[in-house]
Amino acid sequence: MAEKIQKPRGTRDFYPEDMAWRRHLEARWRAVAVRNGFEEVDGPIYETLDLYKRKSGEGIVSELFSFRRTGGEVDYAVRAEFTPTLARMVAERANTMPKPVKWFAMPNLCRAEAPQRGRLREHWQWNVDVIGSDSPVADAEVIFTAVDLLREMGLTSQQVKVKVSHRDVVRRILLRMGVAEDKMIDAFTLLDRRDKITPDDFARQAAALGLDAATVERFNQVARTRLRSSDDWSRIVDDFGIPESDVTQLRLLHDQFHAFGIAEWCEYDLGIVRGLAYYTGTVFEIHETSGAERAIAGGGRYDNLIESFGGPATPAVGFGMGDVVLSLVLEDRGLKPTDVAPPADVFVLAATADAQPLVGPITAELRAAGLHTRFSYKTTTNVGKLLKDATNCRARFAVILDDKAASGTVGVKDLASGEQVEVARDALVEHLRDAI
RNA sequence: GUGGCUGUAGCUCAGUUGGUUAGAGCAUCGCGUUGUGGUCGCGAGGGUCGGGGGUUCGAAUCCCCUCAGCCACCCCA
Repeated sequence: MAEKIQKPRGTRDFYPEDMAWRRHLEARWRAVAVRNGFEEVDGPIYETLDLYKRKSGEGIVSELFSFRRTGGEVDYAVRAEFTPTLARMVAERANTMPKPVKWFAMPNLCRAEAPQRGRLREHWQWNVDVIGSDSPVADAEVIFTAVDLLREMGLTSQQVKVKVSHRDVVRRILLRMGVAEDKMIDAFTLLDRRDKITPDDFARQAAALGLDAATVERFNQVARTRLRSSDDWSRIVDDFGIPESDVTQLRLLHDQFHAFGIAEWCEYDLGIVRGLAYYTGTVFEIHETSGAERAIAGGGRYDNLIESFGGPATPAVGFGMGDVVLSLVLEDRGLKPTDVAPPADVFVLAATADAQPLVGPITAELRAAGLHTRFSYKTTTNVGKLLKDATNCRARFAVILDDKAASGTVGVKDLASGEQVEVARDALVEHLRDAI
């Protein structure tokens, strides 16, 4: 007997029920993106390794599945994120497209990290980007699109929150506290890790940024500043003693959230900075409020990235939402449907042995008419068992063939209501089309 | 990549201090009954006990290695 080979670590097989769910989710992603005015794009599942090095430096390489073709001289890597591909595509056509460009994609992405709950080595990610506008309207529109999807899936503003910050606003606050410009990246990293290290370590590392004891405490205050969107955002101005002009960008964002009607889904959290170095302005993460799962989505503004890929200076903002965490959250909340496979329209069955030869021809006729039609391979004429099979494939109607079929009529049973009528076989297709 | 926990049928789990041929419920499939989604009866398939090696007369059980999952770290697309 041949040795069994396991699937690669951290990957998934999609059996029919899993595949049905994936297709269902993808259909929702696509429908929401389209109604928000985005167009679908995709790129290759691998790129040259240089593309990823250019954006993230050598550090990213250890997380990539990279390879070289046998006998080849070029290093490639399976895509671990879509943004570099997007930037490359935009750079190539930047001058020929009306701005802003609004694109979405649903790529599968791979990364070579230790898998655990909510983090696998391959996942599908919904990417939504507005390219070519520096307006806060664009920031708000992509966040609106994310919220639109969450709402579509049945989640509420009580269950999930968009945590929003703005790197430039945080930078200004930290500058006034005395953090040197060349320590800003370190300061962001520390903000990002605020909840993962002890208060002592936090204070020690904050001090290492050149802050005195009193300022370290205020730095900590920044890290933990959270405002409900309904609160007065200008509290930040008072708390940190900074001029109102320093928070202008956050305030403009705040106005747009109200304009888009998503203010109740949003809250401000200055500790959110996102790990990626290329974010320049707005940054946000979407979390469920129970804290049980990882971030559902993350994104922000990356105004310098397109240019770094050889395109013209082009502002952009977008986010990625993975299928893994979203599915877990929906499951946690009892919002993940289990019956999303395509239901049958009709189930054809024979109640008598004499009628069995008619199952094939009638099935073929219905299928040719475009109806999703099923029948049983079982030889039984036990109507009860066959109706159970019909129910299992969620058929809307059962066509029941018995002795009357010889005289030209068949039974059509509505499986939801239980009502059954006799229909002339000649009129069967028309009858079912009208009913469905 | 590092450390900890876990691994028996598709699912949920039994399995005595190491002792015959590893069990149950549910699910699946088949047969029968009542002929319209139900009920009941009978039966079957399905496990090299995650994999490999070792100790032993004998291993699901003890030891080592390995793989996978989960948790934490790292990282966060």
